[in-house]
Amino acid sequence: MTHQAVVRRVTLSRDRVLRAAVALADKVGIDSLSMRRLSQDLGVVPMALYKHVANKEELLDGMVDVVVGEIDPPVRDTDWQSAVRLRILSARRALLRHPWACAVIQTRTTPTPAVLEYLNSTIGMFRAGGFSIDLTHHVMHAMGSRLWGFSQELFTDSSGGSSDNSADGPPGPDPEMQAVMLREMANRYPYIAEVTAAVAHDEESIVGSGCDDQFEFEFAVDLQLDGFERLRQQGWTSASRS
Amino acid sequence: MTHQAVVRRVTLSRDRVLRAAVALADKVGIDSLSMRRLSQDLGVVPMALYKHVANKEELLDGMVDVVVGEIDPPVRDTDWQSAVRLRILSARRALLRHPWACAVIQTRTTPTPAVLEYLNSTIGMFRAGGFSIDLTHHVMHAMGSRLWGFSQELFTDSSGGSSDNSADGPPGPDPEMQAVMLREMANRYPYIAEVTAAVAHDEESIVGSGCDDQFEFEFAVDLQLDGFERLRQQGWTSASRS
DNA sequence: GCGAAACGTATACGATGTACACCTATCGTG
DNA sequence: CACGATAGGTGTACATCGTATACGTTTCGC
Repeated sequence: MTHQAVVRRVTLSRDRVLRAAVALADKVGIDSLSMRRLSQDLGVVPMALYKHVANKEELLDGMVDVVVGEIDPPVRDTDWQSAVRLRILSARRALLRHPWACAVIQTRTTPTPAVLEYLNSTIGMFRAGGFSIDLTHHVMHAMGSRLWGFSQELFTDSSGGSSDNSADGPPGPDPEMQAVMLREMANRYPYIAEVTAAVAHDEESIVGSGCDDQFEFEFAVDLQLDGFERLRQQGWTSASRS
Repeated sequence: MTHQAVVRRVTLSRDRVLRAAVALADKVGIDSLSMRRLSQDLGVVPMALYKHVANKEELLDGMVDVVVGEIDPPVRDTDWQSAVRLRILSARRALLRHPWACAVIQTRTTPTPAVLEYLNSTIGMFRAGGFSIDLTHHVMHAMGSRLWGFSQELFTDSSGGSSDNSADGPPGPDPEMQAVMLREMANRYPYIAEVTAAVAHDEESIVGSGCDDQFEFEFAVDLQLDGFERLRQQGWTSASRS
């Protein structure tokens, strides 16, 4: 039945399309991921993709599913706090492997089954840890994007903005000028300057990224988990609104 | 000097463009905001806009600035906790007025001066409240998107996904079928079902939005603020990493 | 009153998502 | 074994988008 096997091109499949899309986004960034470019990567005409995904939205949904699929399943036989912690850190690792995924997840409107599965099992970890349904509900909300392995970093970029955008194009930004702007910025935003100065020991970036992202993330997660544990021990209930 | 005043069309300005863009996005949604559509709203040819904003990115930056400008300045003469709380709730109100703003903020790469101003004064509130620079730094990270008045809601939409997307188009989704799917979903995602059941007392939505968003938001903010206060009182330092 | 800037216009290009019609290989069934 | 259905790939075409470039036209300081 494979008498044409040598000549026959490998056929597409939803799975192959999705994996290729993830790989391509990893390589060239999410903004450069177009249906056309993807089809080209697969050696196929653009419209061929539409036999496997309804449209680009569904493609993105599928890509998220691939990433979510990389998150480790819950570990068993531990306290809820370590279990949740491990899970979230695993989610974070998955998202660090696919830097575009945060942005894409944030644009999704309808959760896919894989996402529901992830949420469901995460909720289950709180429930198994003795959280009431009520508290679990609010706790899930409170975790927010941390559940996805990121915390909506405020900046990823360095190079703070000058007040007016006088044209400094491709030519390297005059270093002396830059020093002046930095000083001016320190005047205008003294508190920011204070923090960044404290952070920039052996770093050169102006703002952000001069700190250990992983540490920041774990700091936030642990602080929240501690808060949750305190509420649980107190038998907190949403009826007791302050 | 205004002898032609009656005939002369109102001239554009960066400010008018920005405000029109905000209004348009409020009305038709951010996805339908194109340079062409905006120019049409302003009774002008598309390219006219480019005399006031360099490109669409800068337009979006400007729109964020407008929204940020609506956030109340810090209140004085209170404890840091209420002050920060009020500020963040004010930010939240601004973002609820412009539902597109969360999404846009998350896509910005470079902070504008207005944004820096906002961050700076918020940092200042922690500093004035007795937080060390070090702790302030981590606390800002931990607040994450909450600083912006939102917590990355997991769903805004109802209508959970079925496993396979059999074609149900515009015609109303068969109510009996829907009930079956709901039951099936409760099987597959028991924990989600549990939480949503507890929440859906007098609501009909399948998942999410059956709860008081404002309450959830304040719950998360207050929990974090309490955690911060505890760290502050303990004289926490990032040197003491667990 | 004149030259220069600031502002609006006209036209055009390349890229994108995707509707629609068409071809073709594969396979279950008579 | 033939054949028609069906799944999968192709080709063409269109609307829409952001924006480069070149051109008019108002406005204002000197």
